[in-house]
Amino acid sequence: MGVTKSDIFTEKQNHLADLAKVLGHPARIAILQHLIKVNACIGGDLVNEIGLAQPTISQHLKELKRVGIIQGTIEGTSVCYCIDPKNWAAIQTLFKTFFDDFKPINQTDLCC
Amino acid sequence: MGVTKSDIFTEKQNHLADLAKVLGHPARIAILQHLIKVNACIGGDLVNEIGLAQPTISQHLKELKRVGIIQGTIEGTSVCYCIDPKNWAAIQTLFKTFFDDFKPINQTDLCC
DNA sequence: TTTATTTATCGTAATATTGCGATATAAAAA
DNA sequence: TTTTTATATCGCAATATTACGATAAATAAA
Repeated sequence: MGVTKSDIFTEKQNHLADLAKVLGHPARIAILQHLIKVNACIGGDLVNEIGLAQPTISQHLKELKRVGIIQGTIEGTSVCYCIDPKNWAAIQTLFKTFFDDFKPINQTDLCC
Repeated sequence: MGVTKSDIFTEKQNHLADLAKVLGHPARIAILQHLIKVNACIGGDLVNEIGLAQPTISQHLKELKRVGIIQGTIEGTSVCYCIDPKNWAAIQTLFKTFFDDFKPINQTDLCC
């Protein structure tokens, strides 16, 4: 059906999956990495940097804003985008906690 | 078009996005968390645990195996699944490196 | 006021994902 | 050998995602 059965999972599972899904596109990774590199820039700079059409970049920026990993402030006719430091740290912690949960045991083969 | 233009991004960007995309579904998060909890189990256990049909779970397991985050070993008529410790650590490092790349500067508002 | 600049939204086409019933496959058990 | 058990694959329907041209909206510049 193409529709995820989110009701059978916990809030935390759905949230982490949602965040991962937003990171699951190279254009959005590239946008975040460029924002990290230059601290902040306007949307048009990202269009030039990434090499996708303006509506496409706008759509990706919307997704990144939706989960709060970036913020945009209106500067006259353009919008200045940057990482949201607080939310970045929170998301980083969520992923860290997820990965740290696995502690490999001293065994050649875990599987059965 | 629904087709990602992966040729305009770097190998690393595509790889990280691919990994994030695989983590971007709550069923796959739930599968990984259950494997962490019980160390190893057969596919049927995951079908009972997660609450999706067997073919659906099989498909999710295939994706997780594709990126190497889990491994499956045949045990008679069933397959025993577990986290792949080495690849888990490698993927964990990739995400850590990505998140650590952002160092917030001492400023109330980063944006322009 | 008119024009340029910048971003967001709409509409649409192409492709991908999700989920599952039916069925194939393969090994164990009877 | 037949049956049972467990998993994978096929095929399909429903929905989601990606990309972009056209256009709207809103402010700045001329």
